[in-house]
Amino acid sequence: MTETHSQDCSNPERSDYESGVQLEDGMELRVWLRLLTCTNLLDNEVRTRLKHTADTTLPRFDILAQLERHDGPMSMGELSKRLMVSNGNVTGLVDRLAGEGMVSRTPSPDDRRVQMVSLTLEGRKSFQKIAEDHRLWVGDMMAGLSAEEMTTLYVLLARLKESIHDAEHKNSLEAAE
Amino acid sequence: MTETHSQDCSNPERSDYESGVQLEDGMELRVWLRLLTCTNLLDNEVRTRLKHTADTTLPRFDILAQLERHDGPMSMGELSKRLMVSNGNVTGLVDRLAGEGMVSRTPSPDDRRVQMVSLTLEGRKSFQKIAEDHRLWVGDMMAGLSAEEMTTLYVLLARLKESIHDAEHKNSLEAAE
DNA sequence: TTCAATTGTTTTAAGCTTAAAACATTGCCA
DNA sequence: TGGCAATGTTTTAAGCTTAAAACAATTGAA
Repeated sequence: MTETHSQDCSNPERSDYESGVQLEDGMELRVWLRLLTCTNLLDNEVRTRLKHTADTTLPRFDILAQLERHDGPMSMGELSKRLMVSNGNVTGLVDRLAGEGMVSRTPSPDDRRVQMVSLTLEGRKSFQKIAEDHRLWVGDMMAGLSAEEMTTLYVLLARLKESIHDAEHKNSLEAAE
Repeated sequence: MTETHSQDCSNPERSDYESGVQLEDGMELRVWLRLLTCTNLLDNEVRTRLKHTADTTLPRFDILAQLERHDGPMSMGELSKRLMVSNGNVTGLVDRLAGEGMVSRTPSPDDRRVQMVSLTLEGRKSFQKIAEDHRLWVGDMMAGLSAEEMTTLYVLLARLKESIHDAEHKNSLEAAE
């Protein structure tokens, strides 16, 4: 599923799953591995830049993005639903962001079980700066494709998404028998 | 970067990064989010099935794949290079696989620093069964695309990969100034 | 009203991952 | 030969992630 590229770990030159492709591998596997390679290249690059330019991580950035988007404070559970990660995960991330002064936690006045999270002023400023950079990075990395190619890719990925959903659905029907 | 889909965590129905797309988001960001969505859908599905059908994980499967592909024992360092993960990571994974009886570790006769890892008979049998399943799963999930669509997607992803590499290269030149 | 089910959050245990430090060995060269 | 740099591996500390257990508070029905 991979192959030699001989780099040490301080060099973020990894994630090419394609180099291990075998002759007998079918087209589906090849497309899958190439998809994985592209996603990992982009993802690693974004994470690395996030770390170097803003000393933060993608999950933390995602929380800030969610809070910025939402008007006013959000509960832990709502954050967890929107980010589609577990509750416990959000607890830890918000702990760290609060430690950094990016968000603040206050108990809800309505329901003593719920914790409301909101962006601090610093958190908002920090997010806006990072979001702008993020947009530029992604733009840069896709600069090699024409508008038409981007559109075609966008459409094909929609088809793929559909196909995966269908397969999942078919699979759960089988499992139910 | 995400949006409500309201599911609890026992239900692996997550990873649609697209639902948080904003009107002002550019095409690049949209393509990136859709790419991420597709990859996560597939990746999560594979991991879930791996867990349910074989009680194992993707990183462990990758180690077995590497060993199967390579003829004869492999050193820890070689595994780490081929899988493009850190040395320490491989140490832990091999520990667990050895505990499960899938691989065995022996000190190299040539160099007392190096540990040679090889598939046990059980490891080989187990891998072959899982690899077959894996191929079927991926085939299933891509079944909705025609051969032509698959080819176009394959080509466009190659262009994207190229574009990302170019951007990385340009970036390191800038950093060097 | 009481208490049992539900809901919101945190904690815990386990695994993956990295970078950096620590160790062990090898190899080379002065 | 002695010692130092390079190489191979493991350990450690930190963070992300999940599922499941534990807690806390609310709600609704008998």
